[in-house]
Amino acid sequence: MKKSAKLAMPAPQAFQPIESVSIGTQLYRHLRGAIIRGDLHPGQALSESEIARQYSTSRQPVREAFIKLAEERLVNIQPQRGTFVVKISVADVLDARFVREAIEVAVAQEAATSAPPTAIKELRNLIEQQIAVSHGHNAEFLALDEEFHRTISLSVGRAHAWRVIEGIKAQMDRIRYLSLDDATPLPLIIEQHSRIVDGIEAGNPAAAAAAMRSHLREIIISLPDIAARFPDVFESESLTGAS
Amino acid sequence: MKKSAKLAMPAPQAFQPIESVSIGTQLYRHLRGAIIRGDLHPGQALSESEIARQYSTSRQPVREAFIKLAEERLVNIQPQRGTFVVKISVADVLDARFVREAIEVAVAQEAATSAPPTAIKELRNLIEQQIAVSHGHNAEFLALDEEFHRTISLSVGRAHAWRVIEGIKAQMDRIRYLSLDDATPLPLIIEQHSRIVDGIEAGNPAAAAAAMRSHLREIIISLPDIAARFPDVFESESLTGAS
DNA sequence: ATTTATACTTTACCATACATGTATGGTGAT
DNA sequence: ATCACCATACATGTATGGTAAAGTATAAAT
Repeated sequence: MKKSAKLAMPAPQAFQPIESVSIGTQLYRHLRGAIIRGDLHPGQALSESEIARQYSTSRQPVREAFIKLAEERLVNIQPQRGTFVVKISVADVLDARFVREAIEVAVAQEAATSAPPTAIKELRNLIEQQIAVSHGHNAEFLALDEEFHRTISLSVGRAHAWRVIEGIKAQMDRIRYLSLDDATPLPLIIEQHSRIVDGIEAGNPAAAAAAMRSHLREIIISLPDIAARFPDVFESESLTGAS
Repeated sequence: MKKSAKLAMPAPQAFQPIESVSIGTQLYRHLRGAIIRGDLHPGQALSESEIARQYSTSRQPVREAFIKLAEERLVNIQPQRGTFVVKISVADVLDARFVREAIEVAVAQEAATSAPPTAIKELRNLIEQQIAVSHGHNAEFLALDEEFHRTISLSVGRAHAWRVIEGIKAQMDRIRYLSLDDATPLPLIIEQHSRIVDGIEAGNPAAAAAAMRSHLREIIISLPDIAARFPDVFESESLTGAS
């Protein structure tokens, strides 16, 4: 009886199993956001017991969250010593940016030849929303910015590409949160977004690629200033090499 | 005074803290290799308790290994159900290959302009070794192949790029282990490697990029055949879309 | 014969206890 | 004043018991 009723449901594959997220995963997401936003300062020590007390849980879920964060290079687990929020390394960020550029430029090229019209409409829509919040609401803008880039990747079915970018973006976003106000002016970023969509819509891979490339190189400009202004947030960068 | 005496010590920066690897990490590495080599079959269920018994340890380290494997998309943890070795998805592999091509082509371009001569010598050396084992020893060849690609990335300081590639390679290597014998002939691969180094050594970014690109597209050719020959190893690939 | 209901098994998840390595302040001998 | 030594506190790593949920098999009922 109930089964036959269920079979009448509209889109079975759209069903999400409610996904009762485990405590460890919830903690992971929460801490990840806190680190990216800078609520947890680079270099700060994170204690399993301490976090467990704060969230009224046991050490085990905290431990699992730490492991995931360590995989993402957001914390550094030192056995029998402690777990610390990793400081930002200028060299690392530039290296990550290089990878991101390689991937997203390739995606933009592909989008110019095979992105569906609905995706272009969605991208234009996102740009409109970005304009709407471009006066002051920088946090909201960052979310729309992320959705913009994600939409491009998913529009050509590059889910894996987006997954990689997402991890890289985390490191780069930490810097953007450091200088929310005096970074690259939002109207300029929005203009760059428009040029990217222009290239995609025109079916011009070279133009789309060039627009994406110059867009992603913005951060290189502001990075040295930021590193100089927040010295305690960055790695000493002299004798590290590997870590 | 005494400080000057301490300054006479041999090489303080060469000190490595011995890195006593935890059981969980050891298990992760072991299981990872087993999955890539195909010793653990796609779809197979992995039980925390079972693995713990096999390796004479407790369930906790096993659990941590599972979490790391899940981050790498090598196993799929289903809460309250079980953990399974993920089947290979043709679409996923093609998506991952796309990302790898984007990164490694960019790296090859960069290497053509700024790789040190020592790196080129090292690459030539690796090719010689590959020739030496190209008759039969396919497992050894795979190791040398990995070292070849890693050397290129690290020669231009792209450690982050290599880290991303390493994760992608895992998925692609699973396929190579499926058809160790009748895959692309090793001499052909070695020839492609040579062309890549030729481009780098000549300082010709376009040539290096083109050589790398065609090299990384080899797998597309053999993939359909392999997928047809090992149907139980691959995802059904019809209604998945996301997972 | 088909369906419903119930008991049972297995699983990942969480909490707790214990083991082991590390940092640190104090103490006494030199 | 300096050093070795030790006690203490705290960090992560490991072991183990308990729990809720999902799957399965058996039995009852229609």
